Amino acid sequence: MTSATIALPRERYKSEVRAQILTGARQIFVHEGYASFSLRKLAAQIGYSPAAIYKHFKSKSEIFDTLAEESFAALTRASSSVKPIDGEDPVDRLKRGIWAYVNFGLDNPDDYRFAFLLTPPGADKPPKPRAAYSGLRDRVQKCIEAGRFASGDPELMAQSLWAAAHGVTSLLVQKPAFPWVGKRRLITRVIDSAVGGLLFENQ
Amino acid sequence: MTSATIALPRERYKSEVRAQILTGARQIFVHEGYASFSLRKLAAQIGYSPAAIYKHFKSKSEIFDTLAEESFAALTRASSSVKPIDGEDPVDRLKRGIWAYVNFGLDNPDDYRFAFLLTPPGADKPPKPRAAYSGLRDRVQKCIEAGRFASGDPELMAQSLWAAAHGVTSLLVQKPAFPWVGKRRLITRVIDSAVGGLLFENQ
DNA sequence: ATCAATAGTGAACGTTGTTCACCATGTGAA
DNA sequence: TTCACATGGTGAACAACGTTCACTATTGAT
Repeated sequence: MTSATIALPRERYKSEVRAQILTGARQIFVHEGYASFSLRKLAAQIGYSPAAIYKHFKSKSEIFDTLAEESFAALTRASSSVKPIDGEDPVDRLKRGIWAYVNFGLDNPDDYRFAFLLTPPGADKPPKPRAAYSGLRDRVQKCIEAGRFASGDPELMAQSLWAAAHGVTSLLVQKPAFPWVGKRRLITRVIDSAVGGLLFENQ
Repeated sequence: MTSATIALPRERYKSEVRAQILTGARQIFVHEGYASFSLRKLAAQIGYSPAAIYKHFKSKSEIFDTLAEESFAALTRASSSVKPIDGEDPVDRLKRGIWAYVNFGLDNPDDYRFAFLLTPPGADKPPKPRAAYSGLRDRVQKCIEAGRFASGDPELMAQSLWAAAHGVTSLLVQKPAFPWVGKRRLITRVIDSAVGGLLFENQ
């Protein structure tokens, strides 16, 4: 143990190194890109030998999966943390949540890629339960209760909204060079359609 | 040249080896997964030395990009090749095209991943011009002309439809283990909303 | 018959993820 | 205090990777 810090309880020390590894990894991903990430670079950056990392993670892809989970969590947090305005139309509130989701993706493309676009082995990752987008479903429920949405399966509605939001976001993140018609216009159009299709008036 | 074939014109021979490489690569990707693909495995499979491949492609990622383009082309072909039924409502025709797109993605998940989900370096790939989804835009145009869609920018409409279609498809392809509410129902919901939002009646 | 082009080769390079035997320290029991 | 143990650290090694190199052998035009 080469650490100069004194008397740091073992357990706490370990979790700090773990955190170092994760933040170091994220840094490399962000400014060097996914392709040029390597365990050895990571080890160098945080000042340990490559082998040391294996005392904290059992493989490169475990680091990777951890980052993906964190990113996924950050994403859903971003969208579910939009504060309700008093007396706000539940549909508007729902839309603002979706906007927050999309904006988070555009502002943090690396996180978005982590969360969705990179599933290194063909493995079916543990399907994070519906808790993942429970906020979305709750807000959909509110719209139904307020009579703004036609009655029906809120689960289905929430998933369809998620699909639409994910669609724009991932296209914009993944193909930034494409001649998009204008980000804001496009996002607005997609969200309006996806939400509009659930409105009571449109049966 | 170890080939036993006789008198195959040079040029033609070369393009055949090139094809061998590509189909070999696809095979490995499909039944061994992206992660475990390697040039050496590919070389072994097609019976050449690893170095030989470099006479046909200048790098691994060039092979990769070629496959991605092929997949992208196959995808757009699948969606634009739905035959029009005589006297069919242009909106129905549009929907069938989108369905074909989504179905192609679900039936050929590897192609879909190639086309969208894997951009190995951070490079902005050459943005295939709007020709990519020109079929989609044309059909949108038809809906406008028929007075079924509100007048507006067909480019915007086409892109919003693409975003929605891509959203469902990529989620279903990428997270098959997630407790989806039912593929057909979900796809129907997404397409109906995305198209419905463009209808004249819904302004 | 000759000769330039070029599809093929094997060997080597540097780098990767991962494992191994080993070392050094902090912790808990004696 | 002493001792054993668990454990976070190390460097060296492994096999496999993408890529390059000097080279060979065949093709096809002159």
